[in-house]
Amino acid sequence: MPSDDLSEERQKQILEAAVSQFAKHGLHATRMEDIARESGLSKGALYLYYQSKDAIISALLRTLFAWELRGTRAIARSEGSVTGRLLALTRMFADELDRLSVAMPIFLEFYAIAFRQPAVREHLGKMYDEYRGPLASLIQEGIASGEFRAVDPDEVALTWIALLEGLTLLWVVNPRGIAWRERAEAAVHLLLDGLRVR
Amino acid sequence: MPSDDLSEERQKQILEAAVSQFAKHGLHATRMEDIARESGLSKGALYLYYQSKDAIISALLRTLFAWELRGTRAIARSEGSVTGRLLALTRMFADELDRLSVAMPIFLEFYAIAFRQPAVREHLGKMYDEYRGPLASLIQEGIASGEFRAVDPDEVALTWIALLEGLTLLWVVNPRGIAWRERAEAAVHLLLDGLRVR
Amino acid sequence: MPSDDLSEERQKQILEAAVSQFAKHGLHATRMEDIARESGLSKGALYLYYQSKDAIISALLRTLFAWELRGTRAIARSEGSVTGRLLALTRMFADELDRLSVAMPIFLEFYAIAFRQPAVREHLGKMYDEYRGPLASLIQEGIASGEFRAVDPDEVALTWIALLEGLTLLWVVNPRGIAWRERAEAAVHLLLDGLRVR
Amino acid sequence: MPSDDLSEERQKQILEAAVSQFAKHGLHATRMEDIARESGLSKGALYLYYQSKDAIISALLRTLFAWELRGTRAIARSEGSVTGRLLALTRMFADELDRLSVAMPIFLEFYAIAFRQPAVREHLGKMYDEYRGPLASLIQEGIASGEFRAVDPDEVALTWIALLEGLTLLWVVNPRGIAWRERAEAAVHLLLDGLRVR
DNA sequence: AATGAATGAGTATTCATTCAT
DNA sequence: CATGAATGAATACTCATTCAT
Repeated sequence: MPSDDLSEERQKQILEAAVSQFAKHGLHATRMEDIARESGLSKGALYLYYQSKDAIISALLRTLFAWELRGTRAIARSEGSVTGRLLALTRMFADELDRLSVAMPIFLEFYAIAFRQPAVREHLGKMYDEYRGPLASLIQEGIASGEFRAVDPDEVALTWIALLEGLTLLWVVNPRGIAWRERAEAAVHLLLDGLRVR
Repeated sequence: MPSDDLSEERQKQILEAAVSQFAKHGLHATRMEDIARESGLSKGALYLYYQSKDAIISALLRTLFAWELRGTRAIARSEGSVTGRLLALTRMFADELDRLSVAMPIFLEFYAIAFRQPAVREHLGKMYDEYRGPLASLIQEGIASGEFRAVDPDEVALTWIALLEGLTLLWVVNPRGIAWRERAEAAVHLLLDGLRVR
Repeated sequence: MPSDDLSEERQKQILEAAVSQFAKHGLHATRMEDIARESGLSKGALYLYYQSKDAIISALLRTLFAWELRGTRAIARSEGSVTGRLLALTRMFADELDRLSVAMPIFLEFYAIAFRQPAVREHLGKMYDEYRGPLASLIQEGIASGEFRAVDPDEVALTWIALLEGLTLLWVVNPRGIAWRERAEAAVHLLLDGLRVR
Repeated sequence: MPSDDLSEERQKQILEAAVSQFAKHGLHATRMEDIARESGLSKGALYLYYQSKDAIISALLRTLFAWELRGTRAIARSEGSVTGRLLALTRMFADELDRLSVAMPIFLEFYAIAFRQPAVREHLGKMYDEYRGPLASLIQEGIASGEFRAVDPDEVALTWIALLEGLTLLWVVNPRGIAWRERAEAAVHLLLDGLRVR
């Protein structure tokens, strides 16, 4: 087994090639050969760093969802009005989408896998909980400060996440027709309007 | 070539078997053999009614989304307050989900395919438009009747759809943790609160 | 899975092709493709009748050793002097060798496998016991009739088997140098000389 | 190219590792990696001392059978009754077996190879001749001294070798069931009984 | 001399599709 | 119309061998 430094570099190299190829052809239709070519390595080298194609998919599953999480907490904990911070989160989500847009079909296949494999489902479930927790706290903060009316913070957090995820789903079907950034901001404004104290 | 009546029956028979198997094992992992066994037909018979596995998938794509659409217009056009009708729609959506829940991973795989295949994407895009149109009209009606404040009806329709689709996505990841029906109603109420005239 | 009649025929067809190829190239160097070509079937057909290459090897293991056993009991139970029957058995063994000579290297590989795999070892061990039992009875009969002196029948049976097996091993190394039939008969005579009452 | 002294040491080191691994996993299933690990060398180093895996197998073939031969002549030429010397040889054979028992499956694979490769067969054939020669002389001596009756010395030598080789084969299949040393001695006694003058 | 990362030819196995019956 | 035995293209994975360091 190769040294740690090289290993890490190669794994990253392979994962990047895998994202690109999986996104283009799908999890199944992508051949190890495709990943090898894209990564600039040989087919054999892939197996020096990952035990199997499934291992690559698993690693990708973890990496991809970890990427998405970055920043959520930072913004949730930052200064300013809760409304402002929710909008900042929305914009951050938009930035992530720009960066991960190519990987979107991979996410969808992962969700399909999650539905069938309890282990994967568990994993994704936890990721969402990690979103939802800080988000609910943020809403709670808004209620405490008098910015929002007395709602169930957890309920709202779920709604917020569902809204953005759903919008992303619609964007996948019609990327040109839906200007995600603007639509998301508008939708979140609509939601915030319902939260505001009258 | 089989007669039309029998043909139609057999095609339905095959499609139902396909849904069940695709849902359980995924589009790719499902073998023609599986569909044959489930449908009670022989492997060869499958090819009498569909040219290929892809043809079955295509037919399913059309059928599945057509199923989902039933009822949307009926409710949109019915009597009562717009708010009431939106809630009725939400409940109808919940009923659909109950019926189609097993097929959920298939939808996800279809979305992934849509991202890659313009023809499929087009098809799905149109389906959503058919939701969105009547929905936007409904919102418009609500504004006209003074029930809602002056918002962009199309924007709200999109938000509503995104909300429910997103919630469905979260449900896929955590079917037991998320009571779709209750959560959806709560989320829609939140949205309606933001629409109401103050 | 194909019907029983056809299945049996195909399995035999495959096994015969496998013997021929395994003998020629060895267990490992023989490719499924080789067996397919030799049997006149396609590569895929092989898998209709056997789960894997290993399954073919296992089936062969059982078949090959079963072939070798046929007749042993019949002769052991027949009429005549014990000495005569032991010589008849030796000749039968020689006939078997003629028939199975091509498969000899396969036997050797099987023995090597047996040494490492308890299950295979067990199987072969039982086969030998099935030889040894009737043989020991035969010797016992010879002692009872006064033909042989009082020896341990089981010991002698083992010696007899070892003698013929060992001769076969030497024949494998030098098939032209060793006229198995004559050598075996001479060797058995030597052994019988030691058993005779003085 | 390594210096001669080191080279010889390394080659021995590699060969010992190879015996151990080949015996455990078989000629084919043993990977160069296994031999490298077992020998404490690197995979690359193996190729400094042997051209290929086949070269290691060839070297082993020569070494292993050479080991087995040691002592045969010495005992054959020593003092004492011929019967006593034959029994001593049997015991020496037993000692060898103890030492080489782990390598037994390798021998079997070598025999299988011998059947297919004339060069290997030739080599093994000569080894056996080197046993058989001194052994036949020994028998001849016994006849001359009046210990044995007038038999074909060569025939008896072959029988003796076959007996011990055959017993070894049976031991491979059932190492615990067959106490080689005792069984061999008994079998040889049986044979000697047939040789003795009446 | 020695290393071990990299290579890529080689192979068992699967499964959509065909077609003789 | 229906069957299911047969086909063979396609692909993940292994491992002997090489070679830059």
